[in-house]
Amino acid sequence: MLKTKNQKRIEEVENVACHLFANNGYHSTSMRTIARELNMNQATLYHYFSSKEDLLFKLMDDAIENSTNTLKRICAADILWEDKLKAVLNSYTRYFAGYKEGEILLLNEMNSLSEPKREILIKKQRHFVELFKTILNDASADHKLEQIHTTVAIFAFFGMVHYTVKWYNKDGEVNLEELAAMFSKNPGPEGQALGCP
Amino acid sequence: MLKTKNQKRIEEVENVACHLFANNGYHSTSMRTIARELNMNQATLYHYFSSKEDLLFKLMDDAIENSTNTLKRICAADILWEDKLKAVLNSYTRYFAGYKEGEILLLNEMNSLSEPKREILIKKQRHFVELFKTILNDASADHKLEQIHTTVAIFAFFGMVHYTVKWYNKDGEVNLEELAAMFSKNPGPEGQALGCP
DNA sequence: TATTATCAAACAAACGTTTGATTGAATAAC
DNA sequence: GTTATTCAATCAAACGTTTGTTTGATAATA
Repeated sequence: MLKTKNQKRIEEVENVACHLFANNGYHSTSMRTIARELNMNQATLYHYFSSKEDLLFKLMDDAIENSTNTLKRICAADILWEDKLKAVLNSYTRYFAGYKEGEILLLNEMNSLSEPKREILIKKQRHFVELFKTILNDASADHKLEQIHTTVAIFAFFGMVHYTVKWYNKDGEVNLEELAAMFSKNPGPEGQALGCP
Repeated sequence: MLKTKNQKRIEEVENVACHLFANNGYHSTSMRTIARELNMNQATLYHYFSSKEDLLFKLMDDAIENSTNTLKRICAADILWEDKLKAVLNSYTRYFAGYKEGEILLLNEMNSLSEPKREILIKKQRHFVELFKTILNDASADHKLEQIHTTVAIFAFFGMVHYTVKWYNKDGEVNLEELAAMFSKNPGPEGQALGCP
């Protein structure tokens, strides 16, 4: 699969734009800034992307497609739901805390998109959540998770994981494996109340 | 404590600006939009706030001061750490999920501030986290929480709570009391693995 | 009268985007 | 093998808007 020069250039633009959008925000990042970072004229950007919003959309769409495919693969695997749960919590935590900037865009910039595009991504996100729920439903059918509100459970998990981008440093004292374990491990004896990490 | 007409007007501006900033984003909300919403000329806004950024800063600063004061009161109370923990988790969850738009700004718009101001708020947020940690330290001294990484625990909780603004509907099937209970209750028997809600 | 509150109008700067021209490297014609 | 054609890639310059902000004047209030 050899990349054309065109595709390479597109990816260069995407990488730089994704980095800037994720770290400085979409509205605070101008096309001039992106072009300057690439040593390229701003007009040239419009040879590859028809608008700034199109560029953002492509980045966000790639990110959600990527996450969804990973989740699909786990759901389709022929393993126990316990292992599916463990796999998805683990992979998602690692994926996210490991700094996928596209996911940061999905988290921060949904409101920066105008209407036809935003609705498309929201639908894809809802689909992602539904996939996630199928695992918990398997668990429920196993009569082991009845007393838990699955919607709250899912979003509590997403919240914990998404927030890592605001504080977690993968080179700090807790590595990615440990973090994923903390987010997904079974709670122990009483007294470990707090946010259930 | 009678409010001058001046103070009243300032609060009107703050309420409208906070609502617009929180829901549409700081950069996407122009001074013209704020003025129009108030049936007021845009220039008049500068009679009350010296700049748009000053307006944002005041909103965010009020929010963090407010949260910190609540937390201080709980920390200073003469009760067991278990009850402190329960109180703070409960109040914070209720506070946040109940739609405090200033907190949304603290979550979303920190990068919209330029340097002297941002550092001030970041320091205050760090102070807030330190206060939170004192409770967990009391718990640790009680030899009941040793095996938990307190930093991870705190941010896991913040993550769960902050994320509620993206999905939680207080008029839905889970009310605020229940949600706060779910976020702060002791985990039960094995099998309730998942994100520990 | 002095101070506060409001306004219409304009300002310079920054924005996303378009235009029109110029290059480079292929492909086709001779 | 040279020349002509084509098309993708790039650029400087400018476009029309929108932005945050200022000015200078007017109305209201005290």
